Amino acid sequence: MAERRTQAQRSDATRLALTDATVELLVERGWAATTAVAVVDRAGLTRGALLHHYAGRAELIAAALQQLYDSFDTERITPTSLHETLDQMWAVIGDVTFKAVIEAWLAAGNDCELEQTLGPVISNFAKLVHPDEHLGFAADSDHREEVATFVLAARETMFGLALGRATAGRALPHEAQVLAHLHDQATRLDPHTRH
Amino acid sequence: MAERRTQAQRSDATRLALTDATVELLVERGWAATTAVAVVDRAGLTRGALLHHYAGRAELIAAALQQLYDSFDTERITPTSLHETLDQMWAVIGDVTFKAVIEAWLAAGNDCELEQTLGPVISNFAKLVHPDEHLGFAADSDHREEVATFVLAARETMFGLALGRATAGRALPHEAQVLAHLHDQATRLDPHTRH
DNA sequence: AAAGATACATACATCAATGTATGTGTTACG
DNA sequence: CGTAACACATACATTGATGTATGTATCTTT
Repeated sequence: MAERRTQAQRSDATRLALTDATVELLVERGWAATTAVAVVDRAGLTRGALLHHYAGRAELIAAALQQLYDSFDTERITPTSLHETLDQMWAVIGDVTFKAVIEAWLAAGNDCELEQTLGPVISNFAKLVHPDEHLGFAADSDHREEVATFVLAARETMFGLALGRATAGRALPHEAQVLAHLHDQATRLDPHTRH
Repeated sequence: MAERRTQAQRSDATRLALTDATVELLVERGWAATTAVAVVDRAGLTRGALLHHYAGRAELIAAALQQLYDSFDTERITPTSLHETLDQMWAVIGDVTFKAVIEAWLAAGNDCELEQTLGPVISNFAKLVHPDEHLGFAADSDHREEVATFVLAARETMFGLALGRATAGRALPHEAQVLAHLHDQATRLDPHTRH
């Protein structure tokens, strides 16, 4: 019954199972609970498999975050309005899996060695939600500076919502209200487009 | 040389040394590194002292957060303008020690047992930064709803800034810019007072 | 198809964190 | 005073996470 698979296929499947389990655990149970045994248990593998593919926990999590980043990056399109900018940002920050990034981000900030390993991936996410990446459409706006500041603040607001969601374990009731508030401001700054 | 101290004095001094060290470690090295031995090492005590006063790590951290909350709570005055509301909130959320709250908040959200112990203290902080606590002056405003939504969003923005500060280990350069943006909006909503 | 490489599992040793005594020095009180 | 209660320290056992082999199955290559 055992299908004959190529080595590359086996490796890829294993690595995917490990990184998937890692992201799931980071989201569901946080950094501390995302241990090597917990990951391989969920993935239906053993620590031998993990250590064969990754040097350790840090490298595994880095790979998991990289995979998560890739999935976000492929969905990207350049926004053509301020409302689309907000939607693009929230598509990343508001995703349930973004909690994995928050957990790793905080952990890396607390541990210099971890920062060495996770730094590159974290930087990717930082760039992904950097305001400049979402302001191409406004390059010639007559109040570009004001728009840039708004987007900067809006990102922080979304981070706050994501943090609240991470701590509560679910989306909070005022989330929609705050997002609507951001879009109201967007309308004021960019009256040409509607949400 | 040994001063003669009363039992209550000895206990209070020990408890304070433990809770202080706990908050410091949470801020400087995060949740995972805030272990029992790390705390007593910094406090110049032993695990025996810790276990004598607190049932375990969770209870210690709960006590440390409670002490932190008290220090914030005593500084409170009721705001008389929207700008003061922002300042009051930022006095809490923007404080360096607020990272300890974020760490504990996230950890409690990931662990149900921890939530049992930390829940009450966390709730205190949640109320401390709850918009309603900061809106007394606007009870009769003609656009109270709009102001309430703004304060709600502003709190989330500050959470985002605090998260960024926690992950970076220092205040970020755009922090002042975002806070100024919030005050600009406050001026628009509450033109009677100036910042 | 046999030898080698690769993918993965198992077993053992280690270390760090915590819980559980038990011991010792201090303060309180009759 | 001298004894009981309290504050704190020390020693031991346990658990869980990780690192280090080493073993076995699967694929590749010639």
